[in-house]
Amino acid sequence: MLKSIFERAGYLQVMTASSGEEAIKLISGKMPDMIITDVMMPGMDGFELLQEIREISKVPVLMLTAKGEAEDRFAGFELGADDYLVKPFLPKELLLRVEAILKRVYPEENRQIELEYVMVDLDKAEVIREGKSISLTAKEYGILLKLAENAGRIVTIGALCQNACGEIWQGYETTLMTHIRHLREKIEKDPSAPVSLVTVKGLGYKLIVK
Amino acid sequence: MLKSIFERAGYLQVMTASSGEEAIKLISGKMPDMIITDVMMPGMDGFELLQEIREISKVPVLMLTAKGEAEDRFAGFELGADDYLVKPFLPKELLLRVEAILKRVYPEENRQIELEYVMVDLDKAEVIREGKSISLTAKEYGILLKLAENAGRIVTIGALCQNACGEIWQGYETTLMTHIRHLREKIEKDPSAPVSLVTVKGLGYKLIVK
DNA sequence: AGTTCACCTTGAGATTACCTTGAGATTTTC
DNA sequence: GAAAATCTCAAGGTAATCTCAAGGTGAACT
Repeated sequence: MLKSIFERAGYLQVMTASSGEEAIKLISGKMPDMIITDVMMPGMDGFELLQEIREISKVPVLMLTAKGEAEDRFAGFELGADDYLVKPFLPKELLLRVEAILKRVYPEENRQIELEYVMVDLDKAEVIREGKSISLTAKEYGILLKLAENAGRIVTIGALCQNACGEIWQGYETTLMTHIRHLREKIEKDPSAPVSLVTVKGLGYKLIVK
Repeated sequence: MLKSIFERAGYLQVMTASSGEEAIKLISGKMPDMIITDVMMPGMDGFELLQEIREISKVPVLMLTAKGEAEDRFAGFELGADDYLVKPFLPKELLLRVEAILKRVYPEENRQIELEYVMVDLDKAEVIREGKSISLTAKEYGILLKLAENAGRIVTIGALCQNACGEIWQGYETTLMTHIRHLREKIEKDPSAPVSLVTVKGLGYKLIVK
């Protein structure tokens, strides 16, 4: 039923699972932008599912509770649910809440960052340099995004690797370095003397924005 | 009533307004971190207030609606409310929702420490001294972090060494000393007469914060 | 005053973390 | 299925950082 509500509302990629275990399997393949789950389910219940999800991701989760499970709301919020909805509900209400959450979690304003020598457009994944646009590759984009989210702050090499290649990142450091190099060639005037993407020896990297 | 709920929950700065007009006046002085408003109010109602707020700020807004105003929720979300809550509600429910919103909107604060002569920014691993920033090296950062975590308390030389070089730290004391020296050169006015990173003879060191 | 002890100060060599480049592997695109 | 783009990884190089030792200082105690 949920699938049909969302597809009619224009959401293009809706996946469904008929149990918590199935859901885990599904999202370990590809993490969706948002998850909606019932609390009462056969086998693994909604809270257990939420807990497992939170161990691997911060993806927003909306929980559906039956009437009279008021206390459950607290349990859900405390485990890190983003919202809950009491059944029965109007389709429109669900859609509005989902929209609100998506807008909150993935703000789509054109995220532009001004660096010393270039502008970075995170939505288009490109660098504007002297009027010309240079596109970023997937890995470069991922790394730059992570740095931009923590603009000014130090981001550890571990965090960047994890962001680029997943949980097991030991041994990836050397590759990360070359991505950093390529990024610098795109955003710095002199890539060997960086002023925007600065290295903090022994700690990590940081992005200096104007 | 809301004010007392929040103050008892540990929120230190709670402002109240008895009408929409008063609220506008209040926030144009100092924008709060979050706003909670009723929908039904004499004079300007909650939606009008929300609209005016959105013209000047993206501050998160939680709306309180009376039962039976189900349709109002939609209006609120569409205008950019961050959440709503149906009256009557439990104080705990309100607190959980507010906490959820605040955590979403203000993910983390900057860990800054004010010392006698300088500010220390732990996220950037740098010292701000007379407007200029001096960066810390990895070891210096590690030591200062440990001291900052125990600000005001004595930290033994053993604890600091362990933090810097691992379990087997015997014989490292002399090296620690030079790191301390370098730190003092960055954070003290006169490194030879320290007032922020003080040595406690025979016991260890301690960081005096303002 | 002299001795001791704990900590300070400085410089120079050793180390390590990071840089740079190129070339092969992999993925994407047409 | 071939070409192009992108990713990965290794080898050699460099400079900032770390380490350590030698000499110094001042307080406490005899």
